[in-house]
Amino acid sequence: MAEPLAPQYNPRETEGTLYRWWEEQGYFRADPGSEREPYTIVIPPPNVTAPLHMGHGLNNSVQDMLIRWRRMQGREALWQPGTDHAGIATQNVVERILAGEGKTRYDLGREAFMARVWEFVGQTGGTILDQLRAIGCSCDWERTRFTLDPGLSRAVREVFVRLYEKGLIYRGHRIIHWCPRCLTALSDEEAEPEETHGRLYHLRYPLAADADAPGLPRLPDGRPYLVVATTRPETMLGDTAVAVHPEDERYTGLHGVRVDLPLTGRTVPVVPDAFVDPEFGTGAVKITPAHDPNDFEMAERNGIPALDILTPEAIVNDNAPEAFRGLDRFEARRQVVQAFQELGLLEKVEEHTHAVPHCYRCDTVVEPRLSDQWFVKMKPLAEPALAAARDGRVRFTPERFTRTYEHWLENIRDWCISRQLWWGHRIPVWYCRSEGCSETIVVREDPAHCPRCGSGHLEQDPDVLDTWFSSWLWPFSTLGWPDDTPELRKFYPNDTLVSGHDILFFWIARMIMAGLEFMGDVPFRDVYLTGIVRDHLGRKMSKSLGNGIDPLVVVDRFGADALRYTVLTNAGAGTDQGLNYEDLEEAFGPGRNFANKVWNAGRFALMTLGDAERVPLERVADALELPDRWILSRLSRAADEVTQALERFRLNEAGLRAYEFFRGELADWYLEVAKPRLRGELGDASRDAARAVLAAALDGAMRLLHPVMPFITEAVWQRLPRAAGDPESIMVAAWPERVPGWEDAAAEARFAEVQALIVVVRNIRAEYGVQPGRRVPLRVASVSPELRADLEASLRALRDLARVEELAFDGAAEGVGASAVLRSGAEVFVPLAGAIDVDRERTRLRDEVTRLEGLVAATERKLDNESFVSRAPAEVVQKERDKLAGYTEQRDKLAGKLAALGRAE
RNA sequence: GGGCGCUUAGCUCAGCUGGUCCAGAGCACCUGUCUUACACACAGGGGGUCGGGGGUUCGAAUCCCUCAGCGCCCACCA
Repeated sequence: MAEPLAPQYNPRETEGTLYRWWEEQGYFRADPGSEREPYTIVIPPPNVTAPLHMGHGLNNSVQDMLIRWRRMQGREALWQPGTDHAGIATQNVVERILAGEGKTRYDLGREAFMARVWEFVGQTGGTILDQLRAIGCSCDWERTRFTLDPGLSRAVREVFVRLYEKGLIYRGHRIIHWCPRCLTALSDEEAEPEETHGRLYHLRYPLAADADAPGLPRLPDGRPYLVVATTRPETMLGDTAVAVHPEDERYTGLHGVRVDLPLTGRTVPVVPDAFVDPEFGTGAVKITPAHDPNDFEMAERNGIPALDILTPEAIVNDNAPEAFRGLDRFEARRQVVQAFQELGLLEKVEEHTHAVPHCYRCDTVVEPRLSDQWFVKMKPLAEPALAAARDGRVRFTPERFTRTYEHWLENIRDWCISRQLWWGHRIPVWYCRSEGCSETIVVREDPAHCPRCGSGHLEQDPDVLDTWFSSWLWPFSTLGWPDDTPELRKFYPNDTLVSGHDILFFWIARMIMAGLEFMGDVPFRDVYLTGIVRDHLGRKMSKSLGNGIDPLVVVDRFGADALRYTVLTNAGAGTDQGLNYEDLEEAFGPGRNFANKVWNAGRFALMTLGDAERVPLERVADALELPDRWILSRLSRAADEVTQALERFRLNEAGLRAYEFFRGELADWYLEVAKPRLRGELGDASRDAARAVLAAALDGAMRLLHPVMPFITEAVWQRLPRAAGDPESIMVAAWPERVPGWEDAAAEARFAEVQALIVVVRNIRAEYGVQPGRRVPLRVASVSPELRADLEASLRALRDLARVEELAFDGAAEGVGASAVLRSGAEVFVPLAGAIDVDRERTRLRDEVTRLEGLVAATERKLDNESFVSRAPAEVVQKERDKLAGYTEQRDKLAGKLAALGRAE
């Protein structure tokens, strides 16, 4: 068994085979028939065409940390994997490939295009899942789902029909966000506002010839005019009215009056509408119902027609004057402004920054467009979702996102779900095209005949559904809904959802609504929101900036454990983290180094424990020494604290606490102190006790670290000697728990004094520049009998770790040397005669005395403060008195030493 | 225009419910050391008026107000 191990850990040799072995053993599989309490996470399904990026690296590391922890706790842990067809995104990718071949999707036609996308998805669709394996994700891969799977498609259809039957899905004619490049409608959430520096154009609209208004300014030809302001002057070609506030005294006489719409030869009426803000601009607003949502509403209210002047590609169409037809919207803007200028109708142009919506997939400026689309009525769905957050059935971490969530739900607007795309779930709606029948058919099974007129002349709605319309069902559609499956019964509701906060509205809020509506319960109890992974300059990582980090490169160079350690210990919930893409060593070196440290601790254990069967702690109970009791006590506390941190979703704390136990306590202290005993230099009984404790402590440390660094911990754990009947893998070993019987506050305090003494001696040695190899004598005074016994028992450790030569308890601080006082009051003196520079020491002592005098003065001042003494709790005041006494004593002692140093010469 | 968050060592960040984890960690830096698990290491060290100002309190990095800078979310002001 004990093959020789290299002094350096090579993750590449370990990770792949270990992962395959885990999978073969079926450790990731979740059994719905199990009696164990379930724990479920569904993966935020990555886009099929997306390559793994650092955001996935963080997000999925978090999920794996949680799922592994719960699995070790004995829960029936299901991590449900899968991918999303990602409608627009995927279609765009394939269209781009086609463009490279000089073709468009229309050249292929719908069917051939779809075949092409499926082919593409078939090639790339599973890649990201393989990449997740590389970072160690323990998903139940046999349950992998895709949003376009037949089962999930059935769920989509069922939901559509149910909502339609309930009156919550309807077809509406209104302004939606339209991407002129993707040629589809978008939901409000998919139009991302971006601060843009633009201009506010003030245009003059002369009154029609037969109208007059004394209060208005006039053109040189004498005609009075109104001024309207707009950021999109080209839309004036589609104006059908000008609106003013009904009570705006400047315009009360103008209600119903017509104005000439320049460039068009049309006249449009002035209408009163309370929406208009009289304070803004001139108080007169141009109304373009077909190209602005507010204008549309005002037009509806006032019975004003809409005139659409743009094609789907946002090119000026034939409804506009001939001069502008065929122009792109931005070119049209330029020319309209120029025309106004030439006519003397351009009042002024102001710089203006405002939020312009952009397509979240291709960044094209979105155009508001009037069209027929399918919508989901959201208010009825939002109410229960709001209640679920308010009464704590769903909890957000960090908590502050609860408010963001609530705010969105309180102001929710209907969801535009139809997309003019080909890639996605076809809308399950048919229209009867037979003469005189206009039936709309919404059914679960494809209809052959119109139920009203019996005609077979049916036409399915050409559009597909928003990709999020399948994602919002993910927590139950993946478990077999709408069928009643064992999986659903066992694993719904899920427990934890881990996601970036950027899709709180797109996905998380909608899942909660869908879960409550269709399952009658929330989809998950906890929502853990990660931060965003940025670069060291605080910029979001993106392909276009070239500042991304490829997680696979990191895995290759540093190992998956290093990647996970870095992202998991680096950021708390909701906290962004910055990683330097130019210096991967800086970012991931520490993680790799730590993995190597773990590896070497394992090597050490292997060398000292050998092939011997594990000695159970019970058998050495009577032979335990102070360091043994100390490390076991610390292990119990670490287990408790790590568990608590995990339960509170303080994942970085959990990881760091496990790290601290392993490195700061086990490796730095226990291992070093136990070495002579492990070598058998202090007898067999002592050796056996140390062996048993080392095995137990290392075992515990590996388990506590496993959720963060599954590979290296498993590799080491498997090599530890084990008792008959122990499991093969740390994966199925129990999560460490508190062992109250191990906890021993007295032992902790006592060992802490030994540690303190060692540190003090090391300090003195370093400070005085004592030769590393040179041993020094040590005198200790004012010790309790217990401490004296502990120190005597720790002689070996003092020798090895602090290079102490002999230990005396006389405490006589004579001659050249350095002294210190431990917390317990023990006085330490290290004679340094002959080993140091006396002048330097004298200077140092003088500085120290000065420093202490300062402290004494400060403390005295504090104690002179009447209000402090009378108002602060007695123990606090007492503590200050003790401190003062300590400082004074110490100062006097050092002053004495300074004098002694003088005499010694 | 609302709402939220951040500002702690040169860098990246921890510091939960105000008083022994209160000034911390990692990296970087400095000084030693190849001490037979690990130089991807060990030991030691320097460095911060906890963004500025004010307040509450016996006591604040920690609570309140305010100012400044940065960032995010939401919003129909053309």
